[in-house]
Amino acid sequence: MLELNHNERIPTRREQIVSAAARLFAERGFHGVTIEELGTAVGISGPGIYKHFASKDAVLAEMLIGISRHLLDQGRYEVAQSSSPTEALDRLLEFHTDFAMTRPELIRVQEHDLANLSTSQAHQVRRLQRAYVELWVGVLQDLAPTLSAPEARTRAHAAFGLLNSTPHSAGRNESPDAGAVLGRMARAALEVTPLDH
Amino acid sequence: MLELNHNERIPTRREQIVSAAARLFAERGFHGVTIEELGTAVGISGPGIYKHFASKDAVLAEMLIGISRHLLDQGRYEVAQSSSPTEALDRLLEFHTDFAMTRPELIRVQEHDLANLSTSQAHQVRRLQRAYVELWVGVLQDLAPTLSAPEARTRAHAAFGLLNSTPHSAGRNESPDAGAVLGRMARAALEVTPLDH
DNA sequence: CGCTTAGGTTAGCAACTGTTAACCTCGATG
DNA sequence: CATCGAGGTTAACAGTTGCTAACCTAAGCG
Repeated sequence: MLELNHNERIPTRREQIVSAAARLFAERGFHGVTIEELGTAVGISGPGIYKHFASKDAVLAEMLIGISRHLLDQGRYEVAQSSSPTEALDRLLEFHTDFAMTRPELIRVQEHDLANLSTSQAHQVRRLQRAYVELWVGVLQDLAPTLSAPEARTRAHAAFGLLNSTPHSAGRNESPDAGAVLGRMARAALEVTPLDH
Repeated sequence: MLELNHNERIPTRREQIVSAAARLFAERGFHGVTIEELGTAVGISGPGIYKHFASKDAVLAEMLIGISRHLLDQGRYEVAQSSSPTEALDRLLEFHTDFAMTRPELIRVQEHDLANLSTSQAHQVRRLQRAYVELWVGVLQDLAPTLSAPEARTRAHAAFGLLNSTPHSAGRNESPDAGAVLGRMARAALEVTPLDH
């Protein structure tokens, strides 16, 4: 489970480490951050990390699996709470937009450092990600029955790319309502009529 | 200038190195690739790289500066060849889509490894990138005069995110006409009516 | 009160990696 | 034809980094 620090519950050391690692990995990449820096970032020094994680890779694994599991779980919940495909897409869009705008570091790390996972862990993350994509594909096909599954997949990925663009455009001279703008753009992009192949 | 290997001209060693580095950096990140691997990838071994580049960072610098300069130059050319804002946007969309679909490794590296450049080189790349964004911003504002510059910027970044989504969705079960789909989606997303702030 | 143990500390090793040095070779060239 | 430089080779070094070992300490607890 992903700890989003919602409640004012004081986070465990493990959680602090993952959180700091997300910020650092997003800035400099997995290999660009040393265990020493990671320790310092949470107020302990260097090898103290190994009291909480078996290895540096284990920190990354926990983070990436946590992110993709959170997206899938919450995405499923949003769809389940909906009473129509239109509402389902609305909720998915709002949820994903909110996540991307709230935790851009997590988006960056997931886009970036999947390659630094062991093959079995990478496989696990990819399975979760694929399930999340298929969740969107299902909703898109409910909404437009003539839409082929491959095109729906391309569309879902395109929507993620669009919504996940905030981490890249970290600059200050951007729209204050970026979230609303992105939501409207994504909806318009997804509502384009299908190609007939 | 970026060598896109258009003509059947046999590429320089330098060009081979940058090209191989693009592929490797895209897969494993800058720090995830050793000089030894890079040498092997072009058929020479290890430190032979230093006959062509002063350092590992220099390879990355040449690549990233080349990419962003190419985007800016060609983007300007496309706009200059256009006789209307509509045509300008069309040409920009097609050019960018084509680039993203043809050279996904370059997209990945530019998104990923800008942080591994020296500050002055990073500054240079960012300046070129900003100019490219402003090129799009100008076209978008010509097309919709009520559009504020910040919102136009957000839109341009969103369009890039959408068009650049192919490198992330490398999977095989995607639309065969992905380029056309992405182009249509981007156009629809950009044509959404502006928010009034 | 004494024992355990979770969670720190520092010292240090072993492996890796960017870079340099010293040397070789061979095609072009004056 | 002698020379020279471009482009390659291998050996080796110095710095870094993930991780382990050995040790400390204080809070919880039977």
